[in-house]
Amino acid sequence: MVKTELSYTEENYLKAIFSLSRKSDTAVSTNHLAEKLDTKPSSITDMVKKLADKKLVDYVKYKGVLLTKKGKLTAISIIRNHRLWEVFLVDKLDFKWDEVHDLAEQLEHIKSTQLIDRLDAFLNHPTHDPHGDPIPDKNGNIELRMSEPLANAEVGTNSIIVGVHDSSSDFLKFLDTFKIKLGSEIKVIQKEKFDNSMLIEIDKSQFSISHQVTKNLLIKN
Amino acid sequence: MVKTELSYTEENYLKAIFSLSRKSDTAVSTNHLAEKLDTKPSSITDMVKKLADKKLVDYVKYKGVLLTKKGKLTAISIIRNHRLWEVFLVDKLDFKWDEVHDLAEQLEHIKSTQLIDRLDAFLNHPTHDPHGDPIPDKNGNIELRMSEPLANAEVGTNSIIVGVHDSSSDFLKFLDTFKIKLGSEIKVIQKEKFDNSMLIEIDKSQFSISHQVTKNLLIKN
DNA sequence: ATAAAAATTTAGATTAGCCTAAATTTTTTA
DNA sequence: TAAAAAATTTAGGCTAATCTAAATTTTTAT
Ligand SMILES: [Mn+2]
Ligand SMILES: [Mn+2]
Ligand SMILES: [Mn+2]
Ligand SMILES: [Mn+2]
Repeated sequence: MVKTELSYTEENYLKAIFSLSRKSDTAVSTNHLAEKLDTKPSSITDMVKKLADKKLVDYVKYKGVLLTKKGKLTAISIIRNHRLWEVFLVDKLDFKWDEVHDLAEQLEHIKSTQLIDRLDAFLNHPTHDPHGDPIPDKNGNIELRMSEPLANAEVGTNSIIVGVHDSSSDFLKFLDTFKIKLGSEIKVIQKEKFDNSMLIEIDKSQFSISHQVTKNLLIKN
Repeated sequence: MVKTELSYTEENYLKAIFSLSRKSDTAVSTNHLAEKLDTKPSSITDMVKKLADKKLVDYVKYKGVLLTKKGKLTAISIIRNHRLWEVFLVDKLDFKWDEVHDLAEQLEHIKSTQLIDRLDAFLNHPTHDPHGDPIPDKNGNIELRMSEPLANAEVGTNSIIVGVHDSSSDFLKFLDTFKIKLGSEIKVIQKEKFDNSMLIEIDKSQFSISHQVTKNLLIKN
């Protein structure tokens, strides 16, 4: 049995590969990863070789990288940690939803499955994090989200806000000022052809939001 | 303003220096630190020079090392983190008191004063950790413990168990099996000359404990 | 007060993770 | 389909934190 503990850096690489391969469903390119991880492509090449040695990724020179089953499970487990800690920070320590991501980036790397299981129980087995992202279960199963961007909704539709695509602090604070939050019922009153902005109604008040916003708000129903 | 963020390693060195200088109140020796941190003396020399450059310790070649005011405050703040996390793990996540130290070793390095302040509030500003050690306040003040080893107590004395000197898992589990816990009232019935063992009474039951144990149990009153 | 022993520091390597610059491969474009 | 452009890898270095072995200083014991 080889020592199996990963460094924070290795874990962050796995998460990045997971997230990028999710979107495109093809091998992840070196440049793409370099941008995501804010490093240089040559650094990516080095690390990806190391991860391949550890059987966490399949790597073909010049062709990109994909997670193995083992690598995928590891990535998902870190995402589980991340999202559970975010729930803890918001539900128990009263942080705002725009304040927790960076802290969770640190906390996700704490090594102890017992800790995470107990945290999960303490939080009453939450299914979604404060931004509406699904929390994987301890076996690595993730709900595949049935949500879609508000931008796709037709005029007249009534739906529930279930998540955000962009969880930058700026966007989240913007939503706060307009009292737009997860669980709110939202109705599309009108769509503007020329700029794709929408007139919407939430809690009986109507206002207009830009395409930028409607693309990043996820709804269900 | 220089970048001030310390590595986990640097933080652990500061904690170790703090802990060793506490006991002896003199400059801490290289060998002593090497033993405490489970590294080689030459590694200590290297790191101590770096900490001196950062004004965290005063270091005189061949003479040992002492924390500066800045280094001391940093060490105390990490100890505060450590002990608050231990309280969280025991009080909220139902860990046993012998299970939390290693996890707290990881959690103590999470960087965010806001997180610690909120954790402190969430836990209702605890004054002591699960092993009876005082939790420093956010300004770096630590209660100086008025406790003493049970070994010093006279026959006939009634006192309260307030802490442990040794918080190894083995010792803590031993105490559990004898239902010896913080807050228990303990009476010294008899002291044996030849091996310094004690006959004591807790919760109306009497039993004998070795000198090894009485040295590591801290009492007050 | 020396010599021997112990403690400490210095010198020179190693590993992880990163970088720049140069070389190589793949993709695009004309 | 052959340049040209873009992407990727390789080569060679750097820093943090560690190590071993050798040199130096301090302490202890004769
Ligand atoms: Mn997040
Ligand atoms: Mn991370
Ligand atoms: Mn502890
Ligand atoms: Mn630590």
